[in-house]
Amino acid sequence: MKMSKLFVETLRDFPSDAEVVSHKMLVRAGFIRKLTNGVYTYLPLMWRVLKKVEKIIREEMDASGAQELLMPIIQPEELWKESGRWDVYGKELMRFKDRHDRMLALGPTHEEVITWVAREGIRSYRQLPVNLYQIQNKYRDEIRPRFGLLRGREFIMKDAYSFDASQEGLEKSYEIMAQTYTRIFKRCGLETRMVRSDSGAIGGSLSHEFMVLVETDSGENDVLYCENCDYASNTNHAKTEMLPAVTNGGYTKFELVSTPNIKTIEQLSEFLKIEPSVICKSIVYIVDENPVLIMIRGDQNLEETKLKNVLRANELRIASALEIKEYLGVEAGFVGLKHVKCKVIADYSVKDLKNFVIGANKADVHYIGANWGIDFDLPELFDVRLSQKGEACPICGKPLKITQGIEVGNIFQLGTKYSEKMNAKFSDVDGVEKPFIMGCYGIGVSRTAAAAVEKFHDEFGIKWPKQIAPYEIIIIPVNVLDELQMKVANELYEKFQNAGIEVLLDDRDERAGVKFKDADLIGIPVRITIGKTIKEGLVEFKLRMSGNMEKVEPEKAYKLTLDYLNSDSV
RNA sequence: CGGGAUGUAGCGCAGUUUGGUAGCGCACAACGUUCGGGACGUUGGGGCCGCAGGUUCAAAUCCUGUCAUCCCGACCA
Repeated sequence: MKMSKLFVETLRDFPSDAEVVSHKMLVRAGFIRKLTNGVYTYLPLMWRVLKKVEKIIREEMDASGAQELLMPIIQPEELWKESGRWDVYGKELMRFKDRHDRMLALGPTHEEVITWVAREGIRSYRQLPVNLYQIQNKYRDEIRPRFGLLRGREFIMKDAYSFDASQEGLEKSYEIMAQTYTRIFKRCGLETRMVRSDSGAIGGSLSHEFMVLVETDSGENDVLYCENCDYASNTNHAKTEMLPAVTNGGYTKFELVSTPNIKTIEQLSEFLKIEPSVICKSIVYIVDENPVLIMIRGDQNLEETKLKNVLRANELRIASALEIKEYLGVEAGFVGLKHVKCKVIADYSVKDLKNFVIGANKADVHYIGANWGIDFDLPELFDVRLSQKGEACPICGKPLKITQGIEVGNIFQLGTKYSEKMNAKFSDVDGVEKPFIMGCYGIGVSRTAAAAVEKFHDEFGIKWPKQIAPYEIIIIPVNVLDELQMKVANELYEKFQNAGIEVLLDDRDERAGVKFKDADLIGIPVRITIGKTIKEGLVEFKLRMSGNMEKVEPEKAYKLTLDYLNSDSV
């Protein structure tokens, strides 16, 4: 492709409405253009990248034995009623009416449709296992789309669904997908961590996320990971031991103390001259319209996703001071267990507290010297605590680190959640009809490409991994009016084209600086510059990723390029 | 949905306080000079100043409403 013909416009400035690196870079380098909030046009360069990611996915999915199909984006209400998600999925599901007032939705995911496909098409265990996948646009009406391609309302996703006759079969399918995913991301030039996570709205028992760990502030997930071993977990699912802390308040007597206007743990700890870890913290949440009191140790924080799961809640939010007053009849800041009227649960962190401090359910006073079983009954215990960095790795015991992660893929063991509700069954070997044991497996295609930009860039632009770069090499004749330069450039260009290499020739009559800036910004992995030194028979061979450069003969540059593109390095 | 901010040319911005013919840089077109890290000069094209009302002789500017975008939170995976 000749640069003079390429449909692209690079910008001198970053767009002002972009926040994260990948968004800024992709807009500035002319890869994407926003049509409306969370909805983007993939311009030719971007589309090439996406097609490459898709190609890798297809090759690996096909190799794993999965089969590609394409389901409709438009889905009828009835199917979602069958699964029960029409009411549960919420506003994120984009719904609309057709001219006959029939309700339809744009698919945010395809469990319902694929279950229908299986129900229609699979009769016998002899047809199992089967894994079906598709690559298409998905629609989710996010409350707050942001971060460019990392969180759009319309995005490209590969979703696969496995059907097995048994749990053992599902586990095997799941394992195959886990391995396939690791290979897919590796081929895209991305190292991923397989992270245990919460199953969220999709449901099911076991799930893992594939995370690209990034230093930039662009992941939406906090990931605890171990540098010593493979352990990694989304903080919403981490199970770690707390660091040692003082849990005995040392009080000898259970009594009320005056704590005027002391409302936070920090203030209370300072006022009483005690560690926050001997305070039993009370947090009130409104859970599906009802108040719930959660007790947790003062130095610990609540993890809402865990809370949502243990309460089997659809919706929860922290209660306002007004609501606390209304439901519990006490000022926020002094809530405790005394005569409390709503549902109460506690985090495991409070279990070992002795002679501790707790709110008295009365303004301006707290209890000190409280003990479980004597002064208060220990509420039912759950794990609703947010794990913190520095806590020990559950596998090897080393302190965990925390970083941001971009979730590029996830895999779920769904079990019979959908097949049972939607009556999707097969005849098993014993002649009995049984619901399919299902798994589902997603990859954010557009997000994967954006994650690569988050991971690989510098101040000058994108550094595409060569496997997914829009073009593999760019040839820059410094001066297009120089006959010798152009002759060598054209010869190399044709040679690469004949070898099936995706090559750009910057034949624009621009100054060298402009061409270099554009090449860096767009992020083409290999650059061959043909300038003055061509008189001595030398061109410049430069790698975008490493910045390595050498002056060599054109023939050598050609060979170096092929070697690099065929090598394992990114 | 709560809090904050911003809407002026494709992109980045000034002008709004104090109402008086809409500007700058980049990009685009033409010509000339220049030519290895975003050149320079001259000329030119491009705007319903987000939208709708209102005040006024006169509104980008003041008032009301509305829509959109961005940030923080809530939410979501």
